[in-house]
Amino acid sequence: MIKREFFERDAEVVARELLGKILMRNLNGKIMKAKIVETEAYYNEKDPASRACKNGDLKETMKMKGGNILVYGVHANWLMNIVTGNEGKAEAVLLRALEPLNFKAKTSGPGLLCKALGIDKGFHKKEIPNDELWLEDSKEKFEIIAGKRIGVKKDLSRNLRFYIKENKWVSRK
DNA sequence: AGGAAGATCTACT
DNA sequence: GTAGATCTTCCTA
Repeated sequence: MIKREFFERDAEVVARELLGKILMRNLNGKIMKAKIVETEAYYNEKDPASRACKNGDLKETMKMKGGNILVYGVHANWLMNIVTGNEGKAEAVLLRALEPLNFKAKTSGPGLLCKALGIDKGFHKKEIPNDELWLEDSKEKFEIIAGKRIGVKKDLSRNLRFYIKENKWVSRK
């Protein structure tokens, strides 16, 4: 089981290391397992993307200590993030795509994976790990590709999207 | 109270 | 490839 302290580091580092990890979800007594195959890093300071850099609850949540779950609602979808860095840092990592291991569902997109795992606003501001959601380590080796973030209107000139090479569940090539 | 924007998805061509 | 639906949150009056 991955401890909360795992997330108390730079968002980009956490985003890279999250790839290949196994996301565990206890949904009504059934354990769902899914491998993380795509992530994006978000920085509040100087990050023009999204309303997370504006005032409000999202900004406050991103400033919390690493390991808190942040659920962002947009376009009729819930997107799941995990806050990274120490308290006051305002960073987070978005989970963009998973590979289902012991169930069948579409998880090749940030909105889809939340729907598949039953993630909604109820997880907002919860710590990970918790009773219903946690992460397990993996020894698998693979190649990581870095690229520009998807769907963002004003992106930074940095590669903050990471995904596993040649994985069919990645949301976009 | 109302409006607009937004890190999306689906369906159709 | 593009258009349209969809809904939460934040901003303004």
